[in-house]
Amino acid sequence: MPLKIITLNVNGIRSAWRKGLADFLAREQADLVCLQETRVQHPQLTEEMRAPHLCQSFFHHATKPGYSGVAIYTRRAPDRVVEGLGWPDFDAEGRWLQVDYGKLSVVSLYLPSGSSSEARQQIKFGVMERLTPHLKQMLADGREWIICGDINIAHRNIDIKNWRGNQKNSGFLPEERAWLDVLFGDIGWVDAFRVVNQEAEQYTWWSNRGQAWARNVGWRIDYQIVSPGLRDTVLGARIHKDERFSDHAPLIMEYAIDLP
Amino acid sequence: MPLKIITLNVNGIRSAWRKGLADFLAREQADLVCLQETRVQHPQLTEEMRAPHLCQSFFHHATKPGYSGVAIYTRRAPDRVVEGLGWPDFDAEGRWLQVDYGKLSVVSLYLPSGSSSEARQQIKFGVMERLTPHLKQMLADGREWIICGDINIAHRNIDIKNWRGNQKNSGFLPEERAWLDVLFGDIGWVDAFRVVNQEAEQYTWWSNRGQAWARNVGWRIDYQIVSPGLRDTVLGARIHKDERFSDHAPLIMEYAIDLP
DNA sequence: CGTAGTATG
DNA sequence: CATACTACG
Repeated sequence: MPLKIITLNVNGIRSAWRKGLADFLAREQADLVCLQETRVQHPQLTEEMRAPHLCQSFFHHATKPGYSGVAIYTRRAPDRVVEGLGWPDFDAEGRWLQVDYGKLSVVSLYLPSGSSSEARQQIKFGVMERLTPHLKQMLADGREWIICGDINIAHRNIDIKNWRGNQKNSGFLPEERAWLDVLFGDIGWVDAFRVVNQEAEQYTWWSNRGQAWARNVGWRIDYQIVSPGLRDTVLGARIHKDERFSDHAPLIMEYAIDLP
Repeated sequence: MPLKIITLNVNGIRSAWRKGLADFLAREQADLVCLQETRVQHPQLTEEMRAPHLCQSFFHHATKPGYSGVAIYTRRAPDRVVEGLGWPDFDAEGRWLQVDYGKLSVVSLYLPSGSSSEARQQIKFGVMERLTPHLKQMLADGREWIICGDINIAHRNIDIKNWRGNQKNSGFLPEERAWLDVLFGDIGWVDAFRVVNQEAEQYTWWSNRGQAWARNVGWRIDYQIVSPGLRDTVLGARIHKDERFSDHAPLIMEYAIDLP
């Protein structure tokens, strides 16, 4: 049985729920579902959001109501759950949630967006900078990792519709792309989607403005990033565009991994 | 040709426009249309809102964006337009707009609601108190008046569905009803609607909560209040419930009056 | 409940 | 442009 993992930025779990996310999850029967931008706090969750078709859910919300937040649905109870990275500013925005199964860890990560202001772009750069040594260390710890999430960076020209026109826009800045170059290069993390799919126009996000979705003017900014030891376990990847639950599309991947 | 005047609390003119108010106004061809709670400021008005089927429009908006505000559409250009009563606090909320035609004045008035807090109820009482001598003076000035507006008070038991249960609620408080008793009694103003209609269940407002509209659980809180000299000019009154432009219904009245 | 403003993406 | 919070009614 392959291990099936879905990642999706829901842009408000309550909104996504209204658009049929529950049915989609029930249909897909994934082992793990990593959500970003849940924009909800515990008391606002319905019973079904707390425990849909899956056995268990974990939510890590931001201090600010209606802002950011990540979650993980699991069919198998994990050995351990980690909320945040121990960085007060980052953790107050609810951007990291980790579940451990034996020596495998699965993370739901929501990297800050830099598009709303220069100040937020600097915060994004700051998180990237702090993540680099952390991501190096993670690979040295002898664990296997699957980091799911909205990274808010398209890596290469192939990962965005208008690469030329977006080189000065947050999410496709040279510094941001270089950071992914290092992550997927020297440091050794693996962009799992690209292990099995090298096609163009494999987008996971479309702006709400204009006709971006209709015209498929998109960006691939949602990833499943795995430790090198898992490279050969990647069985398949699929972006679910039949329904729209948010401005992002679910990225569904399967791995030849048995949970311990 | 009778003089046709419509008054309506639009609860956001932009919202009412989306619901077809423009078509309704074009169909009715009223001489004057008095709107309350326009919740808009000048730059946000579309060209059509500034000059629909009628020749001219006048808007008096609140200082606070998206809050309160009154307007008048006219087919005939008035001799004079008066914004506010010269009371800084009241005028900053955009609640009084007056157009003069010879010795006739038509007013669009939006009395404060007291339902949101005790503080707002006190402000409502304060406006009522200051209006009393002013309304007396107006009748002594030798002009004729038609005051159109959302008074936010149901006068008698006949003017509200659940009079028993609402005696402690803002809009049907004994002090508020007594104020209208005095206005329509000793002072001598005329509730023009009641000149031609004595029926029950003639409501102009229904709460958005629950099934108030469906169950006709309403209040008559929108009035055309005329000076005694116009009592005998009232030809007819009609509440337009075929369409819904807001939580209020348009009150359409006709008078045997020729504009000078 | 519903309209609007504001912050954020 | 879309989600959510808040103010106000």
